[in-house]
Amino acid sequence: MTAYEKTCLIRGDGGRAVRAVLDRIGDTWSLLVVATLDGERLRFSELQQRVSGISQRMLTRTVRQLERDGLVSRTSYGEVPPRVEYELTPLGRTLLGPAVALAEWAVAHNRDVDASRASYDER
Amino acid sequence: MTAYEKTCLIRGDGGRAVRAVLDRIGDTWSLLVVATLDGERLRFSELQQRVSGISQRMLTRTVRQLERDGLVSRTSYGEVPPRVEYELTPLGRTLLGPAVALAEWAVAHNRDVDASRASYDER
DNA sequence: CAGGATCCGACATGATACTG
DNA sequence: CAGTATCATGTCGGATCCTG
Repeated sequence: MTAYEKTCLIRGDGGRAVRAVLDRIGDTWSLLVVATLDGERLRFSELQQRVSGISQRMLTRTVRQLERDGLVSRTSYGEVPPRVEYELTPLGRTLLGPAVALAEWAVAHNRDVDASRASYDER
Repeated sequence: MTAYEKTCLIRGDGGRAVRAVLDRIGDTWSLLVVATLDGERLRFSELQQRVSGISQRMLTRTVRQLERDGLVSRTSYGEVPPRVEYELTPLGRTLLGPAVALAEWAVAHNRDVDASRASYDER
């Protein structure tokens, strides 16, 4: 792929496509929730336990948005006490590829970035 | 790659690696600026023209952070009027791979997401 | 158990005006 | 030209309390 093709792909339509995707999964929790649901069907409380540090409010908001975007499906059983389970949709699973690519970049290069920051901040 | 390996990669260390990356490029402009600099060395004003809609202030902040993170290099020629050029560093270029993967996902699936949103919002 | 409602502080972004 | 300074606004995320 040429540089021109890449830049067109990312910047296409004024960058609207990429911005749309980042608006969806660029927040603090969405990608972590999606990754956590990979291959598993989890209840709300289980999800909260596995995504360490997420508040109840943010988990609620995150799964709502993921559900709205069609990446996660929500199943509520009409029981008392309530039981609600979440899982990835087929569409949600397709996101794992790019997400893994990003994660691989992170683990491969975060040290370089941190080093660069440190040397920049010295000045 | 198994689901377990993926989830570990993304969620590893409490998701710190992915969060770090998203903190850097998950904002509105960083990824667009990086993509715009792909294969080109541009002056501040050229960059602002090509990244449509970015304000002067946000471009300044964005390139500063990208420079600090070692993804972009800044060259200031001591002239009057000032001339400053930006280009990707080798590290910055490595980000283009994951970025393209994300962009491809976006153009491939944004319609599905929009459709899901529309049907969700009907209710 | 799975949330909804409310309040709050921090930060991201933008508009505008100014400067070396 | 390439910024900096200041002000305003909106959103993100957390803490806390309440409920069917």
